[in-house]
Amino acid sequence: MNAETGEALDAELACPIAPVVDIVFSRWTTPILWTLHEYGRQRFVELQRRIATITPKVLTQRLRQMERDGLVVRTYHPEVPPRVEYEISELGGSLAPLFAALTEWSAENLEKVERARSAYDEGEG
Amino acid sequence: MNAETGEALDAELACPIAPVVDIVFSRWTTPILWTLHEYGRQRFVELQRRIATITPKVLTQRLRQMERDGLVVRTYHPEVPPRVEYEISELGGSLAPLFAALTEWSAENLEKVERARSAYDEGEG
DNA sequence: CTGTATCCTTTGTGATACTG
DNA sequence: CAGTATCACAAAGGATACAG
Repeated sequence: MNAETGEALDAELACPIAPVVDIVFSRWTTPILWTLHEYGRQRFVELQRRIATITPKVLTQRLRQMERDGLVVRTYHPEVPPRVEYEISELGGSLAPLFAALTEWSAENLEKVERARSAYDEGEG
Repeated sequence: MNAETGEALDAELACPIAPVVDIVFSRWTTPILWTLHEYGRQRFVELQRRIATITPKVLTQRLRQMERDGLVVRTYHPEVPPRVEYEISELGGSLAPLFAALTEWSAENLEKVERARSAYDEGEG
């Protein structure tokens, strides 16, 4: 947010859910949350394997952000070699109904979007 | 999606709602949908004024994408000067319960995120 | 294993000016 | 009014290599 320009404020005025969208639907956050939800508490390398196209750099960045936002919990085990586990926090878990609603909307309407696109593109050509 | 690398496929496997997130929660789409929902059918310049920080270029880009996805309807009135009106489609309107759920989650949990951030940043300093 | 560091490319976005 | 065209820039993301 910028106090000079008030950009974030403007975005919030135009759309009250803008802050939540920033937190929950940033790129890579939903795949990470989903994977943690599907497979439970797991290590860094497991996440990396399951989200095949993510790089360690980006995975670290997103996990840090989500940890800071209180959505995931990071547990460091000081062993050799080091072991780190990630899991969904209670706050993160409270998003489950939301994700379920998104899944349902997707099941009912994703195909309509596809058809709309085809129709639109046909009108173009 | 890239057939060679299968990147989109990977993202979908890791997270079934990835396609919906792309469609609905791209940048600027929620403010635009929200404004259309709040003020109803309106002209290009009205949208531009209500979402103060958006530029005409970006507004056009987003509106075109949402029109192609079937979320909004564009009506062109061939007058002088030209008049164009945008409104939410039936498909776009079907997102309303989702947005309501997001609003509710925000009301209940946004503050928790703020507190988690403060706690995290304190531990850093 | 769990990341960091570096470099590089791409994408998104903004500023500005202009057209029918 | 409703955009389009062009330039420019910053940030996000990917590739790769390396460290504790």
